[in-house]
Amino acid sequence: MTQYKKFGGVQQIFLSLKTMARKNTIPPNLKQILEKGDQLYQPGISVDCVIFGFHENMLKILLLQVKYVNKFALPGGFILRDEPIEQAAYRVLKERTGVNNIFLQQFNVFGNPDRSDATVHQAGYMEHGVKIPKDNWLLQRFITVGYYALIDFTEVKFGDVIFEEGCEWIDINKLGNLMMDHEAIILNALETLRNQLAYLPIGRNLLPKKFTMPELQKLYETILAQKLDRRNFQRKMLGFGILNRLNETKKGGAHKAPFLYTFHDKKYQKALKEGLYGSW
Amino acid sequence: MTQYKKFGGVQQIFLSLKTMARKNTIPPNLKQILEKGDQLYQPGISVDCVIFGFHENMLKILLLQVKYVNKFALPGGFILRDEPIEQAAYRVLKERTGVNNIFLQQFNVFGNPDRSDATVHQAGYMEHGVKIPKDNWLLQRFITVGYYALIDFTEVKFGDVIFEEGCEWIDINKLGNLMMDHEAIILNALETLRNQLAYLPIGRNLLPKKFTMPELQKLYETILAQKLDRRNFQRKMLGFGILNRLNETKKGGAHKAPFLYTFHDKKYQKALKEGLYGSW
DNA sequence: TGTCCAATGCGTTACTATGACACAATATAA
DNA sequence: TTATATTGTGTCATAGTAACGCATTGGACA
Repeated sequence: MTQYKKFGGVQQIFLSLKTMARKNTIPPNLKQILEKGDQLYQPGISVDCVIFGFHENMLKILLLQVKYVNKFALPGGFILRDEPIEQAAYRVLKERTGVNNIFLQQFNVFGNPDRSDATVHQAGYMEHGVKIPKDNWLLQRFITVGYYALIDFTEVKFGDVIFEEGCEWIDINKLGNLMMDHEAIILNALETLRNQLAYLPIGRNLLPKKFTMPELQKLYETILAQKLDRRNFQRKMLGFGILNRLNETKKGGAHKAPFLYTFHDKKYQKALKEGLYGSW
Repeated sequence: MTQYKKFGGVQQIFLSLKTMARKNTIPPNLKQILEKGDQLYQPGISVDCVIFGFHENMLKILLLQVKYVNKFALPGGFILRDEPIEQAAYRVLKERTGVNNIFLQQFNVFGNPDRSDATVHQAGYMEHGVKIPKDNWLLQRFITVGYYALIDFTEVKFGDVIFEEGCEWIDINKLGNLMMDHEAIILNALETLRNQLAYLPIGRNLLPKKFTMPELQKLYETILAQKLDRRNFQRKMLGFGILNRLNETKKGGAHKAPFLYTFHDKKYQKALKEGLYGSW
């Protein structure tokens, strides 16, 4: 896999802003983006990632807190001139979560002319007393490619440098004030996730290696916002033939210890490609 | 709906080329695109439309013949600076088919750096003895948003001005040599269509207002590349409750006259939104 | 240590959807 | 008029699904 020079993206600007706010200087990074960004990046296009995680029976999304406008934003970034779009999305994911090999799926493009909000960038730069020139590339219309990612909550290390600023897991049911059209993007991602859940073995990417059947069921119930019958759920899941039951149980809960399961890697990969039904 | 100035797109270039080839002049249109295109259009982004039609039991795609490279291309175009992406796709469809209100669905973005092929444009302009400057916007990397459209074959009038050049219905099984990554785009569209077929009432858009059950079945069989049981198919389709059986039969066939059906508009719209199954 | 309890593992039943096939009806061609 | 291929309607066995019963078990509590 090609390694691309890390230069950042729109969120890196936010991060930098917060870092630099302490020092009260204009970060060279920011200046560079302003002046040379249009040479480095594919103009007018960005990627935004809706990163799903599952923790304490809640479906959560990784969001950035943009303090100077008091809003949340999706982690995203620009696309380098010679970089595949998906690669850019992976780069953003790596930057934000420290995790490689994330399940990533493009789901939609958002490109209405009124989605671009110049005031966001302008406000950010104004914090440093810099006014972005009117014809600067940052202020033009931007079209963004939406990716959703599924990630094992437990693998994300909050101690990472990347996380020192602004990144937060936000409950899908408690989304606050979001920048631009990011709420619509999230809802679209959620809808896509719900649809894919029916025929893709999604649990694998959102749960730890070992997990129990009740945990898997809670995940499904949370995504679908719907109660499912315990016994029918188990029968269906086992019927797919992609789970291994281990000779271990998860003790510590207040009641009968449930078995631990893992995904059967080979069959899981096959199911990913072919789907779980495939009738017709 | 806002009306956007018709200025054309990448395919309009091809059309123009053929028109002008006879006259042996550089069309002002071409010159304008070369010189002012980057002001009129969103740079580096285009739309491409995979337009499906159904005729004589064959699933066909509307393609443009690009003679000077002896290849076929998807109808596509650029996106005006203040134009929604979907609007641009509708504009292309209207230009090519003369039909409004087409079923249109975004399905993927294609953006690998190596998909852009500068030689295509270069060759086109060279036919007129014009060499595109190296830094011209036409030669940069392009990312394209793929839309697929479903259209009633019988509504497309081949007499239209738009059709006077290069547009052809090509059987999905007899695709010839295609430009750039257009074959991959088509295959991706076809795959999407197959998936959506299972839960969207797609027949409506590919068939005339009145149609017979065998016709609907042939459509499904063609898209799925698979034989279906006649009786089970009918039961399932009627079970969806989105069809009206008329008190007419279609005579003229050599055998028993089949009933004619129409889609039940209200229920069809509902099914479009909610899908045909919706379990889970 | 023993009892209680809530969650889990496994199973049953009724119902619906699906695949495979039989037979009668009919519009045209001969 | 007859032959024929196609259509309309129905049946049956099976698989999948929804709803629910019951025994088991790990930890809490007395």
